[in-house]
Amino acid sequence: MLQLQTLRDNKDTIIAALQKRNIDAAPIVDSVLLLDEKRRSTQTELDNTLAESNKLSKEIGNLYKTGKAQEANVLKEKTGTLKEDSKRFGDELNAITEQLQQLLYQIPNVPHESVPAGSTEDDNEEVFKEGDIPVLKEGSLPHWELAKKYDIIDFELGVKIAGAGFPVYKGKGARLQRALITYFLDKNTEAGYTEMQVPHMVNEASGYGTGQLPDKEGQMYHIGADDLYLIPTAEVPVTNIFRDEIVNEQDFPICMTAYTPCFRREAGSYGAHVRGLNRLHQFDKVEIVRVEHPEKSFDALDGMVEHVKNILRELKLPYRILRLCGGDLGFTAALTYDFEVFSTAQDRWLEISSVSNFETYQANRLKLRYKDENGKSQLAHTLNGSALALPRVLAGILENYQTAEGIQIPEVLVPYCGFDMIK
RNA sequence: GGAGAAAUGGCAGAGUGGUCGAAUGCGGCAGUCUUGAAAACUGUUGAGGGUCACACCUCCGGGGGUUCGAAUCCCUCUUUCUCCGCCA
Repeated sequence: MLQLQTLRDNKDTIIAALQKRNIDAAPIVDSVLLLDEKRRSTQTELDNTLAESNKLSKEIGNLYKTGKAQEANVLKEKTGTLKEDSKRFGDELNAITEQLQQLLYQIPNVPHESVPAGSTEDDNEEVFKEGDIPVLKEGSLPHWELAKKYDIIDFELGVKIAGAGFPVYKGKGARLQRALITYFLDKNTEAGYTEMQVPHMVNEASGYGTGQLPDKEGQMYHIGADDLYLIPTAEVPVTNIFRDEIVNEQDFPICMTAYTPCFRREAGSYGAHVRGLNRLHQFDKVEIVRVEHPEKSFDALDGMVEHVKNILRELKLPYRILRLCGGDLGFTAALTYDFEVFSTAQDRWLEISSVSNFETYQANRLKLRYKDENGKSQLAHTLNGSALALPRVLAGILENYQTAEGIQIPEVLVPYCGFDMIK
């Protein structure tokens, strides 16, 4: 959520920047500013009314104490209209505040200056590319075929138990999953991220805190009986650790990592590109989350990008990094780098990580602040990234590491797997 | 699931109708002392709105109510603790 003060001070710049997202924010920003003014004037009226009745109440109290009940009763009568007024102003204020809040929820984050203009993923800017794309021999298979051939992932079994998009990993497939999770967590903790285990369901307040609500309401599984949401990413519970918190400036950087399953309804996204592991309702992901000083957050973002690069180098997977264009940028992000691995047998790039800086957008919703050197509360910056999302990494490994003899296990994973080949 | 108790500032903990944004202790910060540190002493120390700055307003788990006036009384929800039951 954008800060009102910033919106007041930089209205035109913000509207101009939001054009990169291909939206004309002018009308909504105008309504916000108008409502804000109304809010403040109503607040003042309410405050004045309350101040007066506070004063009267004190007088009445003093009169009673000095035994002047008669005079007190006279004053009491005057409080009637004040009460009505304050009730009226109060209700009005609540309504305006609610309205204002709803409008603010609808304005996405302001893209960083480096975000390229554009409307679709085709306009994303490739900023880095590394690793050799293996040339596969005749008869090489996409991962869903490999999964079947070596009996390591059973998609049909998942359909039977839950539905499409809930694969069952078997034997060495399951072990490889676990190996990847442990390997990622080890890499992250080595880099200074503290490992966390967090709830896989969150309440409504958490959903609002990180911005999944109300924007992506339909993308999360909702448990009606208890009003909880299955997490679409560990970002939600991990970042919400710091909801309503004021941290010390010297606590920065706050670095956390967590493995969780992720649940996404993926409503409406069916088609040729969702085969196999490409798009699932439940998948595993190891996430890194940072809370940062505003001046350091973009350095931190670069650091996170380097960190993910290192992991992909170790796995020896060909990948590229994209800077998302305005049209593809997530609602809450100011700047996002997507990592994609090349899936050789499918001959396409698969997104495996998304690293973002949210600046104060989430922090404002979360009320995540820090004390600056003058002792004043300031909003912190939040960032997160996948390090990494499992299924597509797995798809990349299966396809790129396939040989006539079987699937080779990347060297760094062998100690975690206990085998070096899936035959 | 049943019965009871409780929810106050970073923490502990007082406060049962007005002078309470809230005693006291610990912690934090600043200072005195000290070569430095510790101890001791002194001062300071919640959040938000509002204002050029003051004033002023709101917040004692959430919501509603009683009252001229509520941390304090009533209703309700949530959470925590204790006991019983069930159970990984």
